[in-house]
Amino acid sequence: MKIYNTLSKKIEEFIPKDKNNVTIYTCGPTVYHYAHIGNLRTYIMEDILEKTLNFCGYKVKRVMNITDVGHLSSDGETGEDKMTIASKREHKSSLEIAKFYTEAFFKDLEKLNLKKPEIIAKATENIDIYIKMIEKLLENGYAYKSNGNIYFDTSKMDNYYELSGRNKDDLQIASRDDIEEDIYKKNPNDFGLWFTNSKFKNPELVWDSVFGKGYPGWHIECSGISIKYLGEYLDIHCGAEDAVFPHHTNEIAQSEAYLGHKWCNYWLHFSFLNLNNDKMSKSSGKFITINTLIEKGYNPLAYKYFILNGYYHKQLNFTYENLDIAQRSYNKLKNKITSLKENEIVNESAKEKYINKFKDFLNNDLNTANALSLIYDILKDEKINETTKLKTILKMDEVLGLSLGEKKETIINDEILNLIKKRDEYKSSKNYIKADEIREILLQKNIKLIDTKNGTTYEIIK
RNA sequence: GGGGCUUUAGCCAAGUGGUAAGGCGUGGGUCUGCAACACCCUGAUCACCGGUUCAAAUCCGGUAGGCCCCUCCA
Repeated sequence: MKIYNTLSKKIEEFIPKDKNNVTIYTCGPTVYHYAHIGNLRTYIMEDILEKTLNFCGYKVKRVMNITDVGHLSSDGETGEDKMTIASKREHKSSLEIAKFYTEAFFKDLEKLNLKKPEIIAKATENIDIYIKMIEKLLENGYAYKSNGNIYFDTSKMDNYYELSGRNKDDLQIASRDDIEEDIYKKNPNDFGLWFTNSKFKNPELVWDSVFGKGYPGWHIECSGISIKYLGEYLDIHCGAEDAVFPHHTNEIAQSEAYLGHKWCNYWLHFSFLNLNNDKMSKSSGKFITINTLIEKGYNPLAYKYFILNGYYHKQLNFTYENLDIAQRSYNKLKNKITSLKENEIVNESAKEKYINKFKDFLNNDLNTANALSLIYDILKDEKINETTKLKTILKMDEVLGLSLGEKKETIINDEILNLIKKRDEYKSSKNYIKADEIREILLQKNIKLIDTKNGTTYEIIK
């Protein structure tokens, strides 16, 4: 399998440390609000990565963290962390907020046919490992105390800028207006590992530690959880493009300083989904959730189809017009697939040939767009029967997770069947006005009638 | 100021040296009481400029545009 590795800035052959087992760490959500569809693009692609590896015979152990504490707020005025702001907004405790949005996040995963990672680790439930790591970093001189807090000393790491391709002198300090420079740090890019004296007054969640009562910095969370659950070596670390610097850069620094050796070989980053050519973000309030899409009548899987039709390393622009197109394509595709016959003899060799081609596409840096177009090739192939097509496509859908074989519900009662019958009678007596009235009535009930040569059939809309 | 990604038809997109996959839409047609569905036909010389080569969307150099990051962010 080939993937683009941010560390080398090249597409590389992926070779896991252990031949058959792959470990993956994926940065999870901060649960102070609903995940938006941009966040979900990343999770969709991570799921594709995991399932592709499974499909190719690897055993995958994947961890995702849930950040339920400790993210700084962008709003300098309030001086509170995001969880606290959400608590006030919704009159709930931080833990209640976290629980609610964590559940909502899992529901989103389900709606998109995404597998929950094998291990889900909450930031607040792994404080022990952060403390253990910080203690060691203090011991070996990579961390220092200042103004009541503990910072990581980035000047101690020779390869600190390796992942991001930056260099020390070119970085702007406090490049955004709303950020204040922290004068207690030795180097501008040093980052907090543990805060006992934060700029936030009275943080709601604090823990006892040898460094004093406080809470962990953001970056230590991912390193700690990864090392705790996946060990000293990690094969692939995933995240969105904005995490390259500083988050992942800092993770490498603290993890390798703690372990004393190289930690992770492959860094995979997913590009943003923009909203009308602008960034989607929770803090700015400009974002769309899966529930928004459902309320507007879209199928979450049509959104997933839209994502898979693109390349993960290229930014995508979300507009409702684009989603309309995706939904139309998706529905058409599904209709074709669900009408295939299921009882013929499967041509196993033809099936295998297509499956291998499918694997080749995905193994080529997760080329889901080509994988999707292969489905159209299969549907058009005149040399194989319908059942072979169906079984081949359904096999591929194990990775794609688009529910391509799922038939629409056909729950329908006698009253409706009688109406359809009545309309047929009107039609044969050429009373088209009455016939169209019935069609309209049924349409109101989300039942669409389709006249074919063999009589009238129907379809449930949505 | 610095680092990174990116630029192919109306839209999404494949393509990694040999003369541009696929999907949706558009237009035309078949079918149809009408409509929908389905099916058939229909489109680009690849941001721009220069170079390497027998041959470049694909390699090199430059210019321009879009986006992300430089301690909230997927």
